[in-house]
Amino acid sequence: MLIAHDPSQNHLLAALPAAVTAHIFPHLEWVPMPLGHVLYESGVQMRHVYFPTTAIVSLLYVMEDGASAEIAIVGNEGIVGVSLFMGGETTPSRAVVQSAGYAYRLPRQWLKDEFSLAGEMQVLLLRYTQALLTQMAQTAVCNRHHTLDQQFCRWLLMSLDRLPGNELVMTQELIANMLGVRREGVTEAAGNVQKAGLISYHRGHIAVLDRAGLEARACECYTVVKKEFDRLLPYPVVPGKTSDASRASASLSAVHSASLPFRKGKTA
Amino acid sequence: MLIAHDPSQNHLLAALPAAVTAHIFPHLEWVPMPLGHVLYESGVQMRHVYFPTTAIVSLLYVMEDGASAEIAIVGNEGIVGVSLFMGGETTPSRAVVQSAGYAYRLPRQWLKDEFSLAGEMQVLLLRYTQALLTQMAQTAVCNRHHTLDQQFCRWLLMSLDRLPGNELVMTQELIANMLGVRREGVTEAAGNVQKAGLISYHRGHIAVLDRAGLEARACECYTVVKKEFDRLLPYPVVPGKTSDASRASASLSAVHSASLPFRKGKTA
DNA sequence: CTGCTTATGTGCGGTAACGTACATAAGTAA
DNA sequence: TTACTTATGTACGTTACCGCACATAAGCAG
Repeated sequence: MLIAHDPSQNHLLAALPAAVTAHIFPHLEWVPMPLGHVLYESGVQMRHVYFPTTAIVSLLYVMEDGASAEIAIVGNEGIVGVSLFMGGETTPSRAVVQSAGYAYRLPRQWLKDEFSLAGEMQVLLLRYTQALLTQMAQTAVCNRHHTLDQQFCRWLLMSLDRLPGNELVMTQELIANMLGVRREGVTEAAGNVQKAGLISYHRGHIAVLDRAGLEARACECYTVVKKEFDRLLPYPVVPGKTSDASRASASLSAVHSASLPFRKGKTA
Repeated sequence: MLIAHDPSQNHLLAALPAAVTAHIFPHLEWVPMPLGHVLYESGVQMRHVYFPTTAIVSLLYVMEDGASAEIAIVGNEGIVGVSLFMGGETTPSRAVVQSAGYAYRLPRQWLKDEFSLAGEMQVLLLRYTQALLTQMAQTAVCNRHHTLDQQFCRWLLMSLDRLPGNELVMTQELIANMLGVRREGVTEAAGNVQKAGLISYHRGHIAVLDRAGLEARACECYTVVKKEFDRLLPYPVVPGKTSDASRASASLSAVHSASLPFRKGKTA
């Protein structure tokens, strides 16, 4: 039954050595993640951490006036609930299922115990957390400087990377909530991208037709985060998946060395 | 000589138990941090981590076209160089001294060794990193939704919290670089805030006249991050410092429980 | 004081996204 | 088919910020 579920569909779980999986896997529970399901609420402690396999989870912050913005995306490359092992127990954000699917969940205490052994699990989780830091930082930058069109493309690519196929079930309304913009803005962006022949859009179903085109249209933020994830969490390339930039994961070191201390090149 | 430098001016160092300080303090080096000094560059590994005492450091991302945006601020409450113990060794951002002062620095390996003992040091550093996560997340949200006026106030307050007095040496040009906006935009925001009588501004010197007024004018982001820092890293209140919200650090749990899953209250 | 550099103030046209108000179309249930 | 809900498209005035081009003013060096 190769089509069945398997913890190693999650990259973090897959990267664990046998010694650790022996402790952990027996306590994993395979759970469905329906669209819109809230895994944790701002300031509320979770009972489990989640390792998504086919689901995608959005971490988002909801403001006092109800406006929201996505902070990060977590899919099969990661874990939902880093605050449990980081020591804070809670965070001021919310985790919502953005794309329905499945995840493995592990009771809080099992995770914390395994983490405190300071072994492979700790190393992996910390490296993932650093990747998450990068993603959040880049989201901040992107929100500051890039157009909705660019952000829309970035968001599509990030979601696509966490899904099996090249299709994505998502209404414009939901995308708008994630990006923290008007629904009409997403309509326009999606229209532009469709006109350019990069996607085909029909009532909540987006099919990506030209992945390279999307990457060209997205801002640098996508690539920066992607490379950093690949660098921090090298994962055996999945055969059937167009994993593009995954191979060039080695040295990113020189990427941004040329630029000046501050904002405008002209300043100097 | 109470005016001399002392590692415990940094809150993280101050919070370490005697057993740890015995290992660490002998290897701390007190260093000046001149304005504009770059502590690390995107993708380049640091030789030391820095514990600021009187200096303030900005973590910022510089884009391909030279535009920049601040991702987080680190002052005497924290440490510069979390990627060293998180396992990635580098990050795609840059650390620049935003306000001149001093810091203690510790060679990379000493930090890593102490971290790997999985003791108090590890706990503290991880909690600080979670606070940093929150700050980055909130920066992303703020960049998305709030006006320049609000962000300017938030930024002032965050800097002020990391400085001894109520004055701050900083040109509008530099603030603009941090916030990732035009210098003229900062001029306008600063003008507004000054007209409102909250600050007094003269050629690179900002004196805060009405702190409460600034907080009222800033967006919620400031308070959210501040409370989360206080929650994660409780610090004995420094006597001579107006530490406002510091006391109410206990339960933030209920802050954002009322709101709806997504962006607009009206949606439901 | 003079001249120079640096910091700040101001004005103006351009634009991306906003808020609002509808119009249409694609599914869904009767 | 019809009625209804949900998703998407379109239009229009408004706003915040941008890019640019200057005008002042404050401090510093001679």
